[in-house]
Amino acid sequence: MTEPSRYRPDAIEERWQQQWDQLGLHATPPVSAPEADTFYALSMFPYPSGSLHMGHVRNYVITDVIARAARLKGLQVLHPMGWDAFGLPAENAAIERGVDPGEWTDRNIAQMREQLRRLGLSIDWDRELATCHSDYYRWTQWLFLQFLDAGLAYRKEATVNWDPIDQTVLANEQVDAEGRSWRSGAQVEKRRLRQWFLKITAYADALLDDLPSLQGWPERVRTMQANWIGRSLGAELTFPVETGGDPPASPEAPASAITVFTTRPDTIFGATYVVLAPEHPLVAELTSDDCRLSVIAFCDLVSRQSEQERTAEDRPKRGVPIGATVRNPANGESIPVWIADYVLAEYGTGAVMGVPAHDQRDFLFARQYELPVRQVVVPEGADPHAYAGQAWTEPGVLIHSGRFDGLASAEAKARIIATAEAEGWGMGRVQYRLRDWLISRQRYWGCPIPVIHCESCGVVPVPDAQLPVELPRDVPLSGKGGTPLARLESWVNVACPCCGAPAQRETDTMDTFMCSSWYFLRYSDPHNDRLPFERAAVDRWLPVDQYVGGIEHAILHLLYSRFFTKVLRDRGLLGFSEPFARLLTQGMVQGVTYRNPATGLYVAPAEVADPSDPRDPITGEVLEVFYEKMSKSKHNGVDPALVIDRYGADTARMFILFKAPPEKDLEWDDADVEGQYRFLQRLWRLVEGAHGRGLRLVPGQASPPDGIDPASLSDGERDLRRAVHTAIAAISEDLEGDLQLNTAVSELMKLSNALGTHLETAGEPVAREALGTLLILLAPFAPHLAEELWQKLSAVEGSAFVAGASVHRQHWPVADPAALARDTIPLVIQVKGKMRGSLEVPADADAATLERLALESEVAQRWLEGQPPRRVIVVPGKLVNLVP
RNA sequence: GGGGGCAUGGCGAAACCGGUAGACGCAGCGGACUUAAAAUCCGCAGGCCGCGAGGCUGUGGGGGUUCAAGUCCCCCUGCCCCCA
Repeated sequence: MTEPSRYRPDAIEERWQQQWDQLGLHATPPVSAPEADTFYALSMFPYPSGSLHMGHVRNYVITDVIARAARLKGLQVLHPMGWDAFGLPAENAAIERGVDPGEWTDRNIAQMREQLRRLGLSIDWDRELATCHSDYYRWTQWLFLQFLDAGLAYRKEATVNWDPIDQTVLANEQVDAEGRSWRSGAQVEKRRLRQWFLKITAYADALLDDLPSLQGWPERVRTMQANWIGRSLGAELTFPVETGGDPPASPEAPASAITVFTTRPDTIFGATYVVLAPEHPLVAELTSDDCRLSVIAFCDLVSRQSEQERTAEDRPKRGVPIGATVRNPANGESIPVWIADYVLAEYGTGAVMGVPAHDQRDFLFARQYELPVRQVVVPEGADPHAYAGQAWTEPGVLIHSGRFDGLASAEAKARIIATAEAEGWGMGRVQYRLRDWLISRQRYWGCPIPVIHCESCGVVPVPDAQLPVELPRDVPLSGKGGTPLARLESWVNVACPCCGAPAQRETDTMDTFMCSSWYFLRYSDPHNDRLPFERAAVDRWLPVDQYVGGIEHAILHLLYSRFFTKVLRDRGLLGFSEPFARLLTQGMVQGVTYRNPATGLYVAPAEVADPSDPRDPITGEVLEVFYEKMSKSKHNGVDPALVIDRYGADTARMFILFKAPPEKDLEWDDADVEGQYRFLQRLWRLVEGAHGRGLRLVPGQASPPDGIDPASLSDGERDLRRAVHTAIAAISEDLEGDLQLNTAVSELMKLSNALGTHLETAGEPVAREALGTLLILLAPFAPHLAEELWQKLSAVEGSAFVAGASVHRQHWPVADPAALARDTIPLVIQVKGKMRGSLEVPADADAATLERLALESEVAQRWLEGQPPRRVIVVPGKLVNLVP
């Protein structure tokens, strides 16, 4: 007798990883099948920081289960991985430690690739890409030139967000509500700079209108995008200038009319002043001599404020009059022109009409400067004379509005716009909150923008043949003083591709979100050196069938990628409108966190002696305990490598999948990991036992019940088969529907429990079906253990391991309804809706029989006390409810 | 302020279309094995009352619809997210 072997993940996981690699088990199949039979499973690619964290693990394990299950179901699967490899950390490492950003990044990639491999992910590493390698960014540049050619990339001077820490500009999406940088957290400043933009606003309608078609996306992500795009219908209204300027605006200078944008044209009769943004070009022209000094001082003050400070509703509004008046085109009234901090040059027309009675900010402004407040909209049915003491910003009924009196706001809007259009003082206009996407970055470690500035030819695209514009190496980096590339004269100075005259390269690099806006397309054809991708390849694999990643990209990356897809569709480069058919936004991985409430300091779990009574190791004070996203500063991180060392990748995978549904936050708990490890050990022993009794699987015959005669099965065997087919049905549904991977794992546990009870007494055909099915169902979740146990039971002595013998090349089983059937079922007996007992009844009994059986039951006798029930509700197969 | 989401045992969670609330697991308790412990195996387990059979109660709080509500409707409270 030999000792029974123990489950030792360290002894099996690496071995299988190597075998799978050698057999090319995860290679993307050459596309020969009909499109319906392909499946593209994609995780959001990581930034190669050098260390894998649990959030990554969760992301990639979820995608891997989906990819592996798809293969078992016979689909041709693309499951790639790559690196979002440009960005500031590499450049900062270079500045701080003098290392080359490229080398630093490549080293990190190598490290993280190794960490990823240990998870047993079924990734086709042949398609790996890194956005910082020139064979990739060459095509990022090529695509930029497509945008340029389409008129969708342009350069303009604009007030932009400047991050003083990272020393670069940022796009609007990359600045949060507090006016802080998404990356550095610094308060951004406003600067006027000449920058490159992509005209995403040209696709605002398309991006909005296609949202409802994304039925496989979480509702809230679609809502967030819709809000971000922020389409509103309003009007541009023209207020002719009457007086102002020096010399005063006169018939000889008819340029002077102020066009405002408003979403409330129905309130135009309540406009008692007009406000320009301090940056508005007409300010200089219209300011009178008396006002000039105060206007200049005010503009200077405003230029130092953030957008947040300027527009927050709860901050005081400030402004000054500029000494001009305009005529309200609706009622001919003469009203003053002001400039104020709360009006932004970039939004609308940079000018608004002040309607204090119906806009909160106008109201605050008017009260501060004693400007008149005139009510022109009242709530329906309200007393028009009741003055609320604040702005009424809801729709209502018009008053004091001439011939529009009595109209409801919605109707009045349309009529006033029509009148303005007829009389030539305005027009309806759709306005978006979405701004054009600022893509210039004044940093080194990014994709160079492939244009050349020539004095005579202007902006000249770098010709295709000269791509890529390689990022020069050995550039001195300081993090200060603007674009590092600008100081590299040998690189900057080139001949103009058009006229040959001396010219200069563009020295800004691209926002890294440019690189990540099309990587999912490149995976379809990653080695193409003629094009970013062949249309046939991209149309075959995309849209991505299942995309998995964090909610933090709900707007940024997902919006940009949708934009790219639509532009490339319009350029004929691909044939679909949306890149991601289904999206799963996974929850955070949280670690147990200890904090001393007195000091506010975080304490590492390792320093807490007794977790049931957590105390500060130094002061002895009682600590707060809670779960929060893992991070270094909170000392609550768990290193995936250590978990794999101790328990193996399969345990880590199973734990992460089981502990919470994929979209929900997951609380890391060592005791639960331990429990998961025990489950895998039980499976090991289960198979050991069966193996010891001589049970063997015949590959390809595990699921169809060869040799099983349903009529001659014992009760135990029938119970076991029912458990097997219940698990098949439940897990298949969990994988196809809402991806409830946590309940899929619990179904595996139930099946394993049933095997524990019945396997030893079951006959060989049933035992073989049960065990074989369990291992195939397990394969996507715990791929190494499933393979090891499968081979133990099916491998032929002395023959080499071939792909077809792998558990991962078997067929996903199909539930047999006959195996699920049962002779009797428990019938619940309710009295007045409350459960009072149950009764074993024939499964095929009809409603009348069920009613009779229920009424005859002891429970009914006791509760009805001889009275016939007033009403009987029968739910066949479930219950009978007796209502006395 | 506007929009959206969530709230279920000691804990993580489950519950199809309104039909036995708490599957599965963690922690806990009892037992077997052991000199002992670990591991393993078997069992118990929402709360309250009862020796027991059993009863009452229970899905954040209040109300409603229904034979029947965790699930549908209205109001309230708390937490989270997005936009201001």
